[in-house]
Amino acid sequence: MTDLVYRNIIKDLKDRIQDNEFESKKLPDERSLSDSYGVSRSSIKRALNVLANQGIIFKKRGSGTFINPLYQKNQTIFQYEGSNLGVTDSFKSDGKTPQIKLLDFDVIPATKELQTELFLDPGEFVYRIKRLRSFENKPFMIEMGYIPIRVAPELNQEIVTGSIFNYIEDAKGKSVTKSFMTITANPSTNEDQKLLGLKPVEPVGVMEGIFFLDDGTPFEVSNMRIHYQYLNYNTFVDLDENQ
Amino acid sequence: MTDLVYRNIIKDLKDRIQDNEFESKKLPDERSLSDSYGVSRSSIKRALNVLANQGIIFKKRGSGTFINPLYQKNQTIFQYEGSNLGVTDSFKSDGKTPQIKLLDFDVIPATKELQTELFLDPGEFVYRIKRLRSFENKPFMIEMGYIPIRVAPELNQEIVTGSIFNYIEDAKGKSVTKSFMTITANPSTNEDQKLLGLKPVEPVGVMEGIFFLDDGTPFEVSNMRIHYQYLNYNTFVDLDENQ
DNA sequence: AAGTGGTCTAGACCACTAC
DNA sequence: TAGTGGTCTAGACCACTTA
Repeated sequence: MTDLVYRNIIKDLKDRIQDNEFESKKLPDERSLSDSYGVSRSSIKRALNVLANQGIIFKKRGSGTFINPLYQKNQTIFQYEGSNLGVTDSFKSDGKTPQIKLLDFDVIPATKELQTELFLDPGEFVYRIKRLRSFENKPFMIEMGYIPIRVAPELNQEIVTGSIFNYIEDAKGKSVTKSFMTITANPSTNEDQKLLGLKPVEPVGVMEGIFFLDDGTPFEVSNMRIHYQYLNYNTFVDLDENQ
Repeated sequence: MTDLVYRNIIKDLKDRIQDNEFESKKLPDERSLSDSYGVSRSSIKRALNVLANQGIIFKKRGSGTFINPLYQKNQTIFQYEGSNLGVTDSFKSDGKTPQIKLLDFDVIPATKELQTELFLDPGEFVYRIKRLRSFENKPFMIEMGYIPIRVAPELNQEIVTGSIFNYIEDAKGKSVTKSFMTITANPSTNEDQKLLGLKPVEPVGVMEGIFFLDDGTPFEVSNMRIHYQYLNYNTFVDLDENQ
């Protein structure tokens, strides 16, 4: 349990919403919450903003703060999978961990494009890691990752056969919390068809992403070719940049 | 120009970053910015948080605030198209507006699924709007939209042949600012191939979304089948819910 | 007019980084 | 030790909604 005020309030309010404590679908007003939790109104606002950004509540000036009816009614709609960065973690929530088969592992000079994306100097080297991910023995993703040797010189075959993100968190105390991703669809190549068990007419989804450490260092560029039946990217967009 | 302090600071800092004013890639510290703008440190923090959420800067406690090198180096990487909700607006930024061909327009009883997604009572009706979107005379998207007659009873053929989102904004003063979207890839159907000019082996990207008005009312459920060469969904994910 | 969320201030104290 | 961002408070005033 963290000792941050606003995080505790987020957690508590989520629980109370789950438990259907607010039958009217309306939360107490901010000043009341401030009193009952014994914290400032600013801290309440901060917690409510996080919940609003997650699509759990919405606020209406002059009226109050309301629970998004869809959040309780159809929880599956709000799984918010866009908030899972790593592949391993996205699936582990089902209780099972995906398998990894290492197809290729070597070191190459960074291309111009990689230099730009990973903020490298000319002449720097990167690990090139090609992996096949399976889930319950069904291959679903071919993943080509590029990691600068500078940010993780100690990588070896054993490490890259597991979750690299988890290794970084455990071994170096840094975590991967940000990513920039592009999603497209493409006809499958011969290799896709062979490795993922696709028919020629069946496509792949392609996700390309740059992953950042929490200190902003670009950590990995990844190209993922995904069996079309397994690509399901969910995302919640809120244009209000008001926080 | 808005008169909100933090929005003006966001805008100004963005301009200054664009103009390469901070050559060191480091912004002044928050207390200095507070002095030079003549506003409180809280307002500075708020502005910086928005910029950080957009991936433009990153903050490092104890060290300072830095410009994300990728933001200046490769602007195209940061187009952040995930922040454009409507199809019309996503393309209008190129100076041209996409064309719309109305394929179908009628009223049907809401299915069970639509009842759930649009928070409707049994027996309610929805508009069913099927449209083909083109850009520079090339069709790129088949769009099937469902809008409850309750939230926009006055829709007619003329309105739905244009941008529905823009109509809602202009006519009703409400805006569509939130959406929940799912992205998948699929083999193309015969109809896809015919309408979008695809070969049988070429796929479509499928985006399904629920769009909300700013007051939280679910406004539209939309199913978009997109020519694979035109689907390019960019998104920035930040797991820190700290704002 | 009363209630509610939004914006903004001034300042205290903490946690981490760099020297 | 000095500097920097993070958290939190108490309170003022504004804007919108509802009655």
